[in-house]
Order: sequence, then C-alpha cells, then structure tokens
Amino acid sequence: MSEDRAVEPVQSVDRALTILEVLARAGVAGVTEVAAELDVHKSTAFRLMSTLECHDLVEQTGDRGKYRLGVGILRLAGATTARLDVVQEARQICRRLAAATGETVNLAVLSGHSALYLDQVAGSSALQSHNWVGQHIPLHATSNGKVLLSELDGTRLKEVLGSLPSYTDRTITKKAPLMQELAEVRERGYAIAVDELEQGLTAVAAPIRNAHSDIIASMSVSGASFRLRGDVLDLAVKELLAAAADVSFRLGWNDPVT
Amino acid sequence: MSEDRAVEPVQSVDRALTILEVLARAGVAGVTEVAAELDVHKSTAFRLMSTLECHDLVEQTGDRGKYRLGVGILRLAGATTARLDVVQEARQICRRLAAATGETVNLAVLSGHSALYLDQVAGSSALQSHNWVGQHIPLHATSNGKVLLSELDGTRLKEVLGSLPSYTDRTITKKAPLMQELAEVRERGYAIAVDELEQGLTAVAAPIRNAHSDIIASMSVSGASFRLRGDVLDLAVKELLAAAADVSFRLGWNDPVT
DNA sequence: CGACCTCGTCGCGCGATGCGCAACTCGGGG
DNA sequence: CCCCGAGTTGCGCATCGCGCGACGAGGTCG
Repeated sequence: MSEDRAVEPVQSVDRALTILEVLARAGVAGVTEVAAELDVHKSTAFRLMSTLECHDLVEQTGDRGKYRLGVGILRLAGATTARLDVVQEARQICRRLAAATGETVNLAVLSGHSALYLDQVAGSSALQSHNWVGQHIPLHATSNGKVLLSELDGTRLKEVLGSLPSYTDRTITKKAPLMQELAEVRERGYAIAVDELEQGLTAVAAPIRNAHSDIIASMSVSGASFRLRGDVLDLAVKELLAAAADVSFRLGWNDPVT
Repeated sequence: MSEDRAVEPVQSVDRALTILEVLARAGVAGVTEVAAELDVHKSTAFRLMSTLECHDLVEQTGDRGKYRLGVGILRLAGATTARLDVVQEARQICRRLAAATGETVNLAVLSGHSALYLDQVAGSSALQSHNWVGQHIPLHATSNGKVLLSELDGTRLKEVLGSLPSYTDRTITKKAPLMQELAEVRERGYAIAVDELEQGLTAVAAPIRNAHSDIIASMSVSGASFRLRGDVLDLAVKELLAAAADVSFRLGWNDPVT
C-alpha cells in the first residue's frame, strides 16, 4: 500500500482488497484464516468475502467454505492486456521493419483517451534511447494516434478526444484541422506527424486491422526529422505499409481492394 | 453480480468493486464520470478510488485526475495464472506422451490444498470423457497429488494436508501410511495411485522441475486399471519419466545425476 | 454411536465509519 | 482577467459496518 496518500482509505474497502492479496499469496483459504490475517471477527471476513464473491473476484472451491481468487480477476486483467495477441503476431515483423528502415518501430493501441504503446524495436540509426512501452501518449500529436482516431465514428471520436494540448508549435490544437488531417489519413492509408510531439521527431504510422477490417492497432516508424524525409521517408512508408498489412493478414484481415 | 447470495453485500465494498468494472469497460475515467455511474457524490467516488489506488488496483494516468486499472490487477491475475508458462512448454510433450501410451495425460500444479489440473490430452485408448482441466483434485488420493506433496518440507506439508477423506476402500486415509508412500515416491522418482480416487482408475505421475530442481508441476498418465498394469504400466512409466524430464529441461532443469 | 470441536453462516443492536455537502484549488479556454 | 468544470479537502451526522453470540454441519475420537 502506498503511504503517500493524504486521504484515509475507506476501511471496509481496504480490508476487502487485503483479502484479495491474502488469497493471492495463500492460493486457498477459509473464512477463519482470512479473519486472522485481517485481525477481524470472522463474520466480518465472511461478509467481505461474500461481497467479493458477488463480483466474481473470489469463488468457493469444491471444499466447503474454502475460497480462492475468482475468474473476475482474469476478466479485469483481460481488460488491461486484451491486445497482447496482436503483440505476439507483430513482434517479428516489427523487428524486420526496424532492420529494413534503421529507425524505431512502435506498436500502439487505443486505450481510453490515449495511445498505449505496447512494443518498441530500435533500428541501427535510432539515437533515441527513450522507451515508450507501457506509456500512454497523446493521440492528436502522434502518427499512431492519428491512425487510431482516423476511423472512429463521430460519437466515439467525440468521447475520446478531450483537450488538444500543444507540445510544439507544430501540434494540431484545433478540432477542424485535426478532422481534416484524419480525412487525409483515411485517404492516404497512413499518417504522418512531423515535429508535433517533439521538435525534431518525425513519425509515420499505418493501421493494423482484424478480420472485420477494424483498426485494432497502429504500427509506426519514427526517427529524427532531419533524416526521415524525402526519399528516405517514402521508402520507410512503403516498408511500413507492407509490414502493417502483413500483421493484419495474420490477424485475419483480407484486403478488400485486391 | 450473482443474486443468489443471501448476505447483503457491504455497500462501500460493492461500490469500489463496481468502479473496477466501470474502468474495465471505459478504459480511462475521471472521478466525476465514475460518480455518475455509481450515482454517488463525487467525493465518495474519489475516496473509494483513492483506496483502490493504495492497493495499485487503479492508477492515475498522465492526465490529471484520470484513472485506469492498475498493475495490481495484473499481479492478482498472475497469482491465478502464474503457471501458464509450464503449460505452454509441456503441451507438445503431453500430446506425444498420450500418442505413445494411448492413455490420458494430465498436467497438474499445487494450488492451496489441492492439485489444480491445468491440461489434459486423451490418448487412443482413453474411454473416459471426463475433463479434469480447471478442477481441484485431492492431493492424497492421486498420483499427481503425491508427486506434488513428496518434496514439501514438514511445515508446508502440515499446512497443505487437511483431512484425508476416503473415496474408495483403497484411499489412504491416515497420515503415517501417506508419509510412507511419499517416501517411496521420492525414492522411485514417480508416484502410483491404483483405485484410490475412483475404482478402476490407475495413474502414474512424475515430477516436473525448474532450474532449482524444485517440483513445480506433475505430469500423469492415467487409464483403466485392467489395462494399465504389468508390462503396459512399466512402459508407460518409462515414457512418462522421459517426458517429464524433457519438460523439466525446457524449464531450465539440469539432471544432477548425469 | 454419542460427545466434542471447529468451521462457516446468520441475525441483532450499537457506535464508528462512510457519506453527502460545501468550500477550495487547479487548469484550461475565451 | 474571469469563468467554468474537474479534482480534492474537511466537517458533522446518521446509517451502515462491525463484533458478538448463537446455530447448524461436518469431521474426529473414544
């Protein structure tokens, strides 16, 4: 438990969550054992566990009165890691792309109001040592973000987009120009961001699709703006589009155009 | 929420757990949004979320006041699925063993006071259609259970072993004979259970070890007692020991005898 | 078989804890 | 600069979470 919180924890909630930790450690436990761990009366432990059971966070084993963590935990975990299968499929292809371009390749998914970076492979030219994996990055200021936004319907887009903070003087901070940019992404089939998140950083991104042609992730190549332009940029785009299509095929996508 | 519980849920705990579900659905949410979902005052939502944050079940995103599910969820999930890597390593080998013996192969791990069956492959002779996967099975009455118990230290063994209920008239129901049996398992390197869980069911099991030579799982071959005896049993044991050693090597084990 | 023990589960009444309220702070936009 | 909305903080009240004790079920032992 973090001790830098000024707010006093809600005692009964705190106790219930401690029960989850006890069960994680012990595997299986009865009410009396849990009550002893919490230093509460066993009827208290029973009530708290019963509440946890209502939410499937604990379940009773075949043995009478024995409890263990329940399938609800896996459901919650699934909500945070649901996209890991796309990481597995994309990993080798990300490596090949990084080798082909020499730049940094990232894989990102939409998570709430931001782009969650799931994987990163650095190429030979990559000077930046910054690891984006596990981080939430602004959607509107990144090529991956633009890809992830590009085919959302109006309602969902409205939900996802909050404020459009500025990171450089190139950042798009207004709705209208962003909408125009997203239309161009849809038309081109990929997104570009030049100096919009960081000065001197250019990135291109292409969509990864599932069997229903929905965009489920985005793959990007990013590097220094002075290097990633002109013919070098065009080649990176070509490689990127092929790589993203390759991952999409693996996830069941059929190109409707061919 | 299950509605067949007679116990009234603890309201504040119920609310906190509902917050987890809201965040699982929404990805990211602020205090006011969560308060609206729960139909409570925002200061209540804030306090509950703060308690969840103490346990790392939610965390704040980079955006001020925005919350999402936290890494504590993955830790809890890990406690329930921590052994999935052994399943991946063992799967192919279980298939080969089932093909070689024609019997049913199971993979089990120690989970609290029972053997948790993680995987099952049926061979050509397998008549039983019963799937044990996901089930907790008594330790003392099964070959897998005996393997999992065989190298536990006295304190841990005492913890794990509760009552020794009888399933057939062959079940070991007393401590002393069970200790004797476990000593024989250690000496032989595998366990046998004949008609101890079910009449007519014979099983042999061998330990799967990690890099530290700890037993982390058990692999078994089980079949009808009328078939699995004599030379057939001896051959199955030989195949089983080779298969379990193969999985153990994959998990980093080095045979100290060779 | 009966007695005993332990455990989970249930119902009651009390007071402490969880709650809503209102005020404050902070950040963003016009 | 002002306004608005969101998060955060502190206060006091009443309701909800608690401990207590009783009960039933299951297991063990003599």
